[in-house]
Amino acid sequence: MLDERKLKVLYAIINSYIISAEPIGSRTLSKHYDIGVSPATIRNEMSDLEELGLLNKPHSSAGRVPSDKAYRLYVDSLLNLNNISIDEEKKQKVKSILFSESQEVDQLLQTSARVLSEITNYTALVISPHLENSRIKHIQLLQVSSNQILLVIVNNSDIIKSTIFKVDSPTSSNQLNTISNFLNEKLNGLPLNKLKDVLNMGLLDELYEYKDLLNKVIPVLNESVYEAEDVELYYEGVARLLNYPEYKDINKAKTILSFIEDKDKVLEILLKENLGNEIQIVIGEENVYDQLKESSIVTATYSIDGKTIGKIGLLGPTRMDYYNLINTLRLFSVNISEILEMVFRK
Amino acid sequence: MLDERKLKVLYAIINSYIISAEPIGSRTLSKHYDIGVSPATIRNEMSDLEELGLLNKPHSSAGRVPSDKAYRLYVDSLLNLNNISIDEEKKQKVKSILFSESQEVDQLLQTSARVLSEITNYTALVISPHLENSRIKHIQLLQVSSNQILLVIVNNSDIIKSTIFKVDSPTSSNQLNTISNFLNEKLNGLPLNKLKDVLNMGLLDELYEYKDLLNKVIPVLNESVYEAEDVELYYEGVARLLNYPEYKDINKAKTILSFIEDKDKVLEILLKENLGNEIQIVIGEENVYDQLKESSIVTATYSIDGKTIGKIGLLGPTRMDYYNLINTLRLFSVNISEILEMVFRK
DNA sequence: ATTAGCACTCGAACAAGGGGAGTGCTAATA
DNA sequence: TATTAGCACTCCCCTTGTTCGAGTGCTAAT
Repeated sequence: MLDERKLKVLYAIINSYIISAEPIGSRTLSKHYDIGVSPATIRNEMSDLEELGLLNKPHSSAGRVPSDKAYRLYVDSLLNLNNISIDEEKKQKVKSILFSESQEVDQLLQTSARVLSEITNYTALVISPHLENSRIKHIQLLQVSSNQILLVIVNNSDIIKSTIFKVDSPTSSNQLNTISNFLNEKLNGLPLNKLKDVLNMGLLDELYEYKDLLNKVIPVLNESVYEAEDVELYYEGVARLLNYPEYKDINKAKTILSFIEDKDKVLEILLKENLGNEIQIVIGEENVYDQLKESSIVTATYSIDGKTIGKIGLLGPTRMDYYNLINTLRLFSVNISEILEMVFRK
Repeated sequence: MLDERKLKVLYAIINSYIISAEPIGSRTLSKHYDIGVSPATIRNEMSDLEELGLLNKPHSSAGRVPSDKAYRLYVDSLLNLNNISIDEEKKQKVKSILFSESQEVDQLLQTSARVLSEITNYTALVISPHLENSRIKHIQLLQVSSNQILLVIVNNSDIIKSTIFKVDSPTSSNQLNTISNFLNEKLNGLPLNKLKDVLNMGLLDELYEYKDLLNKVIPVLNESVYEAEDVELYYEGVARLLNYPEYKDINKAKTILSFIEDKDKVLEILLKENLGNEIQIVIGEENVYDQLKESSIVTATYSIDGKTIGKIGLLGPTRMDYYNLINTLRLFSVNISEILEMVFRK
């Protein structure tokens, strides 16, 4: 269907357009790209490519512009190239930057977003780990003052949730320990998403002498489930989009920026399954949301123990620099995963 | 210096310009505002006001536009009006919204920013409490697993900091309690900002049998100081700025949006002392940073026990709707303070 | 199959001109 | 003496017309 020369022409147009954002004509093409045939021949090829839906004309006497379908063809071939050879030197460079600014998980992700955006010049999107299968590892109640108790819950990723709550009557530390032990016995190893069921099924009845206190603890436990499921979104470099002529129209800029500010929608996109692909690319019209029909999103996963727990991504115009992007995202994906495993699983 | 009629003309121009963003001429002014004199007279007054530096002309045959100095005059008179009569009904309405979505402090602030921006149509900026004078209230070490220990620090605002760290040799819970008690004894009531000094002054020596463990604990304590001082910045409604003609030029939009993304600079502005004023307004050229010379920032404080601990603010073009803004910010200031006191000081 | 040649198309960029909202000045008015 | 009507003038904005050039598609020659 597409012979080598057609591909050559198509890729030349794509590469040119990614750089310049200008429609490109047959003459310019033959001058700057080594196609080996005359402009007239290129024109014929272009005409064929247009018929195939791979090129568009802004108007009848303008040059050609790649269609979303063309980008799809292009990125699929890039992804199939399987050039997973990560530049060790670059990798260490990025790693040391991320490492040096990351005392905590959220800082690591924030920094990643910032650096990713700086390097690529696109808007970076990062979500925090969602630990669907995290399990309760330790529960402890502590006396803080005469009528205040601290509840600490640790899960198997060592993410800690703690809350203080008031009690009406003072409780001895022995009592607290008894309850703590009881809770640990009952709940240790329990997946967080099962916690609600267990709580609903009359865990209370067994330790009815501490009923009042347990009644205080249970809402807090419930809440902690909720928060563990709560995924954070970090984004950086939103203003960078305004560098691209695609968003020079203020209404287009407003559309895309408003969309990015809608965290729920962005999260929805980033939480969608990657279907086993390390890198996922959604181009222009392929996007579900209308506001993104003229933009692309490239995402990569990061993981702990080989299990995907979060994503990083870049948002920009459909003519994104996919080639470099894919490599950069791979770099960050690997680095984030490694740092997470190394540092935060103590 | 400024007789009543001049003020009338000036305020009419300001009000008109705040709504329309268009220069206003003498004829339109006399038609739509009840000045009571002819356009010719208004022209004379305008000419005087221009000489006083209160009005500007975009070009010789255009209407007049208020200067920064005029806005300053205007907002100062607004602030002196002292119409601190807060609409109880509105207040409760906002309060119930904020309340319903705020399980945690950071959520409260995030929601506040969002709602504030929605109501006003400007970009909202909010910083988290900076608890300079927060004191250590409780410290506890806990066994999590055979070689992992959890350190919990509670301050007098009940903000909890907890970290897990590894130890080489298992430690008994008795030992941990001994150290916990020791640390509590030494550090209880200590202001966080004094902690570093105390740590540097050989706290170690007294309990040398646990030296190894203490050496692990101290960096964590140190870090906790750092984090307690770490102020978070939340912003919402950045894209809303693009609605204003002031930012319809893509370069101006880029300038202001890039600035907002620079959290350090924004924090610096928000952390500046309010000098006893509940509401602080910085107009156009009054701003330190060049990127803000065509914008204004209005901030209000929020507090616990009458002590200012954070700020909320709004950013927009110099012709902001100061009158409504001041009242809305007061509303949020009071509500945030009340919710903080009510809910989070358990 | 490829290419040179050519007529044609369309947008971008620039210039010219009319319309309109505004100004400042002067002289008349209360 | 303060106010106002009248008027000439200014300058931006918008529309219209024109040119210029990069690009196309078609046809005929190689």
